[in-house]
Amino acid sequence: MATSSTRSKSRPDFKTALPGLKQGDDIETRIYNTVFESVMTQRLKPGTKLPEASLCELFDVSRATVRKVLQRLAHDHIVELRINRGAVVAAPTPEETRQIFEVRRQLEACIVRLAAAKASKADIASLRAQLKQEHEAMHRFAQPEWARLASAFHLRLAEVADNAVLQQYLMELVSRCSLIVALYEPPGNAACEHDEHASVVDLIEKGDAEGAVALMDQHLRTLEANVCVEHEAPDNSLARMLGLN
Amino acid sequence: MATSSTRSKSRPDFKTALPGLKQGDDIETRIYNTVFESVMTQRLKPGTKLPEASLCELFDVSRATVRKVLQRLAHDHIVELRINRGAVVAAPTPEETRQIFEVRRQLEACIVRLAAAKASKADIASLRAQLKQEHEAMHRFAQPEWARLASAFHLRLAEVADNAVLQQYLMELVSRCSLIVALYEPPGNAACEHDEHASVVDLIEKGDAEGAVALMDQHLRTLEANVCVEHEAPDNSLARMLGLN
DNA sequence: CCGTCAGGGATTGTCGACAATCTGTCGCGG
DNA sequence: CCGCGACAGATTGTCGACAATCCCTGACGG
Repeated sequence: MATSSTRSKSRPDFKTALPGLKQGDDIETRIYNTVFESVMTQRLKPGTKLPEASLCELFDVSRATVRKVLQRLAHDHIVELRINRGAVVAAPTPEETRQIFEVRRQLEACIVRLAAAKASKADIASLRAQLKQEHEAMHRFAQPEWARLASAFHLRLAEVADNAVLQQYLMELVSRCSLIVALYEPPGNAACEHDEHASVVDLIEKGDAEGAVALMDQHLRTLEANVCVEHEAPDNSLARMLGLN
Repeated sequence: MATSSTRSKSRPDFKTALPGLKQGDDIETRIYNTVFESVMTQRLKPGTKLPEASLCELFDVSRATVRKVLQRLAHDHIVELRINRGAVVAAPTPEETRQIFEVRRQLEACIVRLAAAKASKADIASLRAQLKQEHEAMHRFAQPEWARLASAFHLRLAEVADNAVLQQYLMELVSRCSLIVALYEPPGNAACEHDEHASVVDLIEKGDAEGAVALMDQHLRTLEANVCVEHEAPDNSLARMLGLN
């Protein structure tokens, strides 16, 4: 039987979703980024299986390398890794979504307080530069491109807070939030309002830390509310709701 | 050639530090826990090299398995994994220590607030049970045993906060703090004052969330201060201070 | 005598192959 | 006609071996 033909017909689902294969970094990072961006841009939908063998021939590496990358992705909650059953693109449940956003709100509140306490003039200027870049990108690029830039502001703010551990945690949370937003937001809906970002910087500059905290909190609640309107939609989450993940 | 005899003579440094080899869980978890506990009980000192081959013959598994465990340990910042140079037990710098404790204070403050808001009578009772167990263990067991129980209270509190993501982050931070405490605390110094734990529960029960937050914050600052008094001590951190990790 | 550089040994990164497990299909019996 | 059990294909977990890299030692030249 011509298994290859049937395979290429029965599952073009994720192979066609992996683009570019940009080169420059080491192979591991390249695979990681490719899968990551494919998930973020919704080319890879939640629940999609990621067989090791296919990734091997796609990137021309051994399974050992692929497995290492899949472990990193699983660590960052981009994919789910079930023993003896392979890796699938993560599909956060509504409850997980709630928890992730809750933690992110709490953490960003801490970040804003620390940033407000430590921010120098150079930091403020750096944030403003980030805002400008973000503003320009909004008009120039498509959704995936400026979605990354919008979250870059949050990461930049964590950088100002001057705490690498906090920064890393926020990076993880931003990734998971972006994943959720990408999953539950079919059209090119607005991810982050740049106006609110600008206001946060203004408040930090004025020294109104708690005001900035409150605004950031509301900013994130708005983001969460936008993804909550459409939930329950994807068919494969049905099995999940039956309790047998 | 009798490589085993020469090897066991030239480096008893970390092999003799790995005890028990308790069985029951899968092999991966067993290796992870053994190394983890050995680090926590200071049998494995920071900077100690962990060659893959040695771990292989110790646990009678292939290098693939060992590598997977080492990656998990590196992910949790228990060991440091440098490319082409192997794994060594992590040795947090003073600056890292400061950042880790800072994040933990912030996160535990969030946890206390959430726990205070969500705590039911059953939760309070559960925390009290934890306290009692901790109190008993203090008189019965040695340092490593009740050090784990003391941190168990913090984890229990995170459980009450009812947020798995937050709980996981706290677990990581508690591990890293325990690592630091183990590294920079030669004698059996007090890790967690159980009285303060009890007071935190009391304040939560009374509904005084901010009071509990303040107490917890002070509790953690005390813990950090205890490890800060003796720093710079270990000889191998000298090489680190010269810039060539 | 000290700094530099080449060689040997050891350790890690990568790869291909085998064994174990799971998924989907087919046949049988009720 | 439907449910149950066995078989085949596919996929993952584990292992041993080879190649690449690094560290340490020792010799050479200044």
